[in-house]
Amino acid sequence: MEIVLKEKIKEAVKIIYNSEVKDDLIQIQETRKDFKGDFTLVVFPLLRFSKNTPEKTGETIGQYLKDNFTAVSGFNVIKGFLNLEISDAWWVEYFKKIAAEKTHLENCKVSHPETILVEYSSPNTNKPLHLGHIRNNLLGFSLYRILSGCGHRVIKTNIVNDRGIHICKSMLAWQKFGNGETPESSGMKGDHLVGKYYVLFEKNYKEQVEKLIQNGIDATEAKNSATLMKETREMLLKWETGDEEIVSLWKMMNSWVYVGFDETYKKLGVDFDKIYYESDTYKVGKDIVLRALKEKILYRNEDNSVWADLTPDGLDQKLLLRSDGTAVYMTQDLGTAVDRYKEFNFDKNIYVVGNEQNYHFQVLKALLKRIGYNWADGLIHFSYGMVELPEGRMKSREGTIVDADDLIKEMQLTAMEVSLELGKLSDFSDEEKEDIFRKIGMGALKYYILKVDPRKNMTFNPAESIDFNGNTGPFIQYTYTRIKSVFRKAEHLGINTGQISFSGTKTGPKEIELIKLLRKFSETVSAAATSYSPALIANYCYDLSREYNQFYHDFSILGEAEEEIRNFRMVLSKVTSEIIYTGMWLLGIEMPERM
RNA sequence: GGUUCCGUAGCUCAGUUGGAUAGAGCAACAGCCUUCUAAGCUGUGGGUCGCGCGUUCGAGCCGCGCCGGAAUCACCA
Repeated sequence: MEIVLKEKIKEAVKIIYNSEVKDDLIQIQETRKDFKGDFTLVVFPLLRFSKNTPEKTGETIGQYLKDNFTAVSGFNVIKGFLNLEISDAWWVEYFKKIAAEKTHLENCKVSHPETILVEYSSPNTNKPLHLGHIRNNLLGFSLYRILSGCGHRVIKTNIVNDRGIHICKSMLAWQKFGNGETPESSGMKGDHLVGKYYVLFEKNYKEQVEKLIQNGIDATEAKNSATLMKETREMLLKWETGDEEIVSLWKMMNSWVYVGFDETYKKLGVDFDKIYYESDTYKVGKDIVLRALKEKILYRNEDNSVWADLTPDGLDQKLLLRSDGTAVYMTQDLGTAVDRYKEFNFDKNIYVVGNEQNYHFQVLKALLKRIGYNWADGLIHFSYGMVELPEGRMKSREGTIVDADDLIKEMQLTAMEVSLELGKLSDFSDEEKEDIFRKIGMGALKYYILKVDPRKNMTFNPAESIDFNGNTGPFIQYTYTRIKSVFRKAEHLGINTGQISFSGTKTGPKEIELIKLLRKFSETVSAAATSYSPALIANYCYDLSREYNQFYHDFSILGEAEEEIRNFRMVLSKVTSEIIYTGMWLLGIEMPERM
C-alpha cells in the first residue's frame, strides 16, 4: 500500500506542482493512534515544491488523492502531517489475500537465497550448560528458523570445545579424586558429573597456589608452578601426542557429557545438522598456521611460539601456537572456518557467540583474510549480550551460576502450579497435562529471553521467577488457545469451520486495527532476518495478541447473530491464530491447544 | 590506558531509514466473569529518554565532548 501511495503522491506532485520528486522525500508512515487516518504523509520535505504552507500543501495533495485514488476515502491535515484514511473495503480486500496464504511466510522469501551456516551452542565439555547457553541456544535456533523461513538454505552447526587445557583439568581431577565414579554409579547426569570434577580441580588448584604464595612465591609464578597446573599441561601434551591412556579417559568422560547435553538440547527443543569437534579441527588449524608461517605471514618467537602481527589491522599481536607447539582456541577456529568453507561453500557463516568474544572474531576475520581467504567477508559474529543476575554477573566461584537443567525444571514446575491453581485442565490425562505444563513453562522461559534485543545485556531475576501474565509467552499462548477454543465450540455447534466465506462489508474499527497488524507480519519477519533479531517477532506476537484480546473481549464471535459478521470474525480469528502460531514457531516456541 | 557496546517510568523491556503529545508489562490503586477460557479486559498515578553542545523545519534516534556501567586487550576458552 505504501508503495502505491508513494506513486500516487509522486503523480500528484507532478501534476499539481509540475515537479519530479525523489522517492526518499516521500515519507509515509502509519498514522498514530491519536489521530484519524491510516497512513500519514509527512509534508515538510515537499514544501520546496509547493512553495506554500504545510497545511495548504497537505490539503492540496490530500484532495488530489481522494479524487483520484479510490482506496483513499478521506483525509485530514494536522500541522505538517497529511493523514490519509483508507477505505474499509480496501482493508478487507487486503485481508482476503492474507487469509488465502498457505504459510504466511510467502512474502518473506528472499529473491536470492543464500547458503548460511549458523553456529550456536558451542559448549565446553568440562561443565554443564547454564543460563548463558540457554540464551545462545534459543537465539541460534530461532535464527535458523527465521532465516530458513525466508528461503535461505541454513545449516545448523555446533562446535564442541572438547579439547584443551580446561578439559584436562576435569580429567586430571577425576583421575586423582574420582575413585572410578561414573554417571551410573553416582546417578548423576554425565555433564554434571564432569562439571563436579572441574570445580574440584579449581578448588584444589587454588589451595595449592595460595600455599605457594604464602611461601613467598610471586602470584603469577605460583599459578604456573603449582603441581596441578604442571600436571594438566603435561596431560594436554600427552593428549596431543595421542597417549592411549589419556585419550581413552578423554573419550570416556566426553561420552558422559554428550549424553547429558543431548538431554538438555532435547528439552530446549534445539538440534544440529552438523557437529564439529575441536579435537578434529585444531589440527587443520595447526596446518594452516604452519603453512602461513612458511609464507612469512606469521612469525616465530624466540621461545618457539607462533604469532600473527595484526597491528596493521589496528589489532594486536596474536598467539597461535604455544611454545610447546600446542594449539589455542584461535588456532582451531581457523581450522573450523576453513573446513566449513570447503564443505559448504557458504555465503555466510554466522557465529552465535557472546559479546565478550567480539575481539576474538575481529581477529579471526582479519587473520583469515591475511592468510588469503577472501570468503572471510562472509563471517558474521552474531554478538549477543550477557545474561546477568540482579546482583551482577554469574560467577562460578560464588556459586551463582543458573544451571540450565535446574531452570527448565523450575519453569515447568511453576507452570504446573499456576495451571493447577487455575484448574482448567481437570479433564485431561496426566500425560496430556505434563505436555501442556512443558509447553507453557518452556514458552515462558523462551519468550522471556527472546523478547529482549539480542545485542543487549539482560537481567534475569530468578527470585521473582518468570511471570505468566502481561508481556509473556503464556499470554500469547493463552490468546492462541482462546481462538482454538472458539473453533472447538463452533464445531460443537455444527458451524462449518473449514471454508468460511465472507464479504466483509460490515466491519468495525477494531477489526480494521487487527487487519493492519496482521499485515505487518511478513515485514516483521523480514526485518528479523536482516537484522538478526528474533526479538522483533516476539514483540510483534505480543502486540498482535494484545490487540486480539481486546477484540475478543469487546465482541462476541459465535454469539453474533448476523452470519456475515460472524463469519468475518471467525476468519479474522483463524488468521490471527495462524500468524501467532507461525511467529512463535519462528521463535521455537510450541503452542498448546488448551491451557 | 586503547578498542567495542550499553544508559528510556520504582523494576524488566519496546520505540522502524530522524517526524505529531516517548510506549508496554510488572509492582500500586480502582473497576469488569449467568457469555467463545478472567493466564483476560478497562481505568488512575508514574519520565530532565545519563548530562551538555551541535546538525535539522523537526533529535530518544545522527555528530562531538563529558558522566556512569559492561566487555575485551591471556602461552584461558
